Amino acid sequence: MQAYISELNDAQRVAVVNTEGPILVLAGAGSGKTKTLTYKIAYLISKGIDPFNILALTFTNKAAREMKERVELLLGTSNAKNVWLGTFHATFARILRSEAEKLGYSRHFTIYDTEDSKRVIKGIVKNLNLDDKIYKASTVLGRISSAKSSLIDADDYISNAELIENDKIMRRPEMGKIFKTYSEKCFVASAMDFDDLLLNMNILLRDFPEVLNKYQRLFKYILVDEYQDTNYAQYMIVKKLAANNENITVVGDDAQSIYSFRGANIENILNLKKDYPDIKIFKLEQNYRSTQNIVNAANSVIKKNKNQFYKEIWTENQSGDQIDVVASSSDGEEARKIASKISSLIEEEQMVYKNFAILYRTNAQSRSLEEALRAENIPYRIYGSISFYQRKEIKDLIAYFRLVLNSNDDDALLRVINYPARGIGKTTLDRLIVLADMHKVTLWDVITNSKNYNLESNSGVLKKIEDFVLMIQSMKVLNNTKNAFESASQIAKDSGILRDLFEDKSTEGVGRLENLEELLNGIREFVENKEEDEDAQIKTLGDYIQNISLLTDADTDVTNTEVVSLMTIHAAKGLEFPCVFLSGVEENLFPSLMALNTRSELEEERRLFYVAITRAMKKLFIHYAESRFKWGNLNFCEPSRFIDEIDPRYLNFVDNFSFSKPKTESYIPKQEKQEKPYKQKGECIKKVEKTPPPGFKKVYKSSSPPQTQNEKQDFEVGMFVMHEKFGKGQLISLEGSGDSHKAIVLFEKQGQKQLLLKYARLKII
DNA sequence: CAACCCAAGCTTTTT
DNA sequence: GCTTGGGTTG
Repeated sequence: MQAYISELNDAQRVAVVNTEGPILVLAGAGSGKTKTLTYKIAYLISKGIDPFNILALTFTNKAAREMKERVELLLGTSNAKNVWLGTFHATFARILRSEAEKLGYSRHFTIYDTEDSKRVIKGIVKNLNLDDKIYKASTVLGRISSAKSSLIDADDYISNAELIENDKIMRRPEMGKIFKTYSEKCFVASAMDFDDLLLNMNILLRDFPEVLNKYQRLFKYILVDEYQDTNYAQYMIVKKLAANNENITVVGDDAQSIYSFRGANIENILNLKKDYPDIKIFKLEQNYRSTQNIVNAANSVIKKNKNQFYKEIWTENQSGDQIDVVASSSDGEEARKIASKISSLIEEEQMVYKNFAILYRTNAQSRSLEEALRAENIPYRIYGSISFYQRKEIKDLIAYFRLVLNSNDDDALLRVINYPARGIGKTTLDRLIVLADMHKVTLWDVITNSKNYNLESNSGVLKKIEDFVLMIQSMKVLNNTKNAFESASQIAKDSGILRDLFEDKSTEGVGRLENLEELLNGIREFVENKEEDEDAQIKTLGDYIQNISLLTDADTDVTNTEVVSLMTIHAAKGLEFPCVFLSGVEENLFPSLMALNTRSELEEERRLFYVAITRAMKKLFIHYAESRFKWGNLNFCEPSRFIDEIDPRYLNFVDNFSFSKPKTESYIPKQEKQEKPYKQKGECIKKVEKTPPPGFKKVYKSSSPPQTQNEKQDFEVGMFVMHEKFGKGQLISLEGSGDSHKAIVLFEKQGQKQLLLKYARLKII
């Protein structure tokens, strides 16, 4: 043990060996935050603390898994397994399952993910005859979610004059009613959404003192990672659990707080001082990850934020290369530049694919990057976006599992009652929903007692419903005796999903079938692994399903695969890569257009930028493009203010345009070149004033004549032209002028197309 | 009731 | 650009 304690620096070591009492570790990016936490867990165990008495909470599954692995590595496997180490949601789901009856839920309660919740809300809005444009599912869920994150349940909500008033002002007077109905529906269905896991955990600890007492005694030592990302509900749970022993270590970095949009509250760090007046605070300021250039650049950016704790991150690493700031004319070109840079770095500097990450602000940006990587034959993997478990076919099969385990799960029932198609259509479903609503029961209640509820449908439909009920019931019987894999494959077969997908011979259909097979394989593995465990008893479908909603892509991935990583910056938090590309560092994209309203929103974007920079160990490339497709339309962009905020000492502006010399230069007066795009795209006008360093401005303006400005070329009817996508064609006619200057072209392969010259990039041949 | 077609909306970030 | 959902047709 002592041997690895010596691997820690002074600040880290003090934080580790101070096991008793409250401790706050303010840890800068790359300062060994996770290392400190994992060593502390290992240290506690080596001192004889029972792993069962240690609770370690993380924010993501990825972090939880990584910590578990590292603790195991330090101690040798067996001991670490029993530490209560997991995400907030997964850990509390586990506790809630064992205490479920106290709150009136089934032990097999379903966990709704965001999509499930939205479906339920949509149904409610429709049922209440409300306008789904005003009551958009995402808006409503957002409102409900932030209420619950502040421990305001539906009843609190409807009796809170201020909230109701606010909804009236926002022209959403029925919000409270939807909230209430949603809560009732979830409860009757024995389902909890993500926020319920935290809310109900709070209720459990609030209303059942003996339960609170039990867990207070159990968790003698509590450790929390990424504390700056906790919301009020999470903060309260931790506070209650720690109240007795006060052996709590929280690690966080206010500069990396990027989830306030989800209710995360930096104030929780401040509150700690109030809750534990004698809390010990340690700062980890030495960065072990990045070069001096990168660390200094990051410091120079974060300094612009007003709201922060003072920290000065420094490093003993070498100064390293400057950060390249690279301009491109379009998103496509940007992607190609990144791809070819990766290829050349691999060739020239003996780097490997997994050294690279491409980070972006929004998932939608991955498309052009993917295309370029494929063209360059670079293997890559996209993290996040649609996780495996969120694909339709997977969710369909899982909905059958859910229904078998918890037949009150209306959402699951609606999802599968007519998939695959079995002749139970919309009319019938509407009737069922009305009946269930009227009697305040679940759909399952209605279809299993259709006579009692006077379900009036023709006998054919009734027979079909009966068949469906019989099928589910036989699946339930099956599930009582078989293991998860046997049940799952039987359900996949009996439900008809396998047949349905098998008959779909399209590429997507085959892919879907493969996904299902992958899911079944995963379940088989789950069963087989569980059998090796000491508690070789159950391994049922119920065991498998219980946390499925909490899983994301990160959990299915294979570590250390030889590929380039693509992900959002949010998803990259906590990770590091030798070489990082930031894509789309443009105004209105990063910072996001949605985050320009208040100072605090902008500061959060800046912290996000800080997180992005500090992911890089050796090399960092900041890319921006002058035009980018958004919703299928070309938009003009300008470099992000964040680039200006980096001390230019650490930057190297790259002017490496690969496209042809600006032959249009002589045609277009400078003035027009600049103004044109901004005037017609209302989006860019909003821009806040800023003054880029002189050299900078020059680089990106003079070097990149927008390719798209080809209306000044002398097109004539009859000419042969070349189009990037459609190939060769002949100009049939020209009409309009200026922005609406259109050409009709007959392409050799694609036939006749109408194109806006402004965007079409036609070349005369 | 199912299959097909078209329009609308979407893109901030995640457990 | 793509997906989703609604509407229409068979």
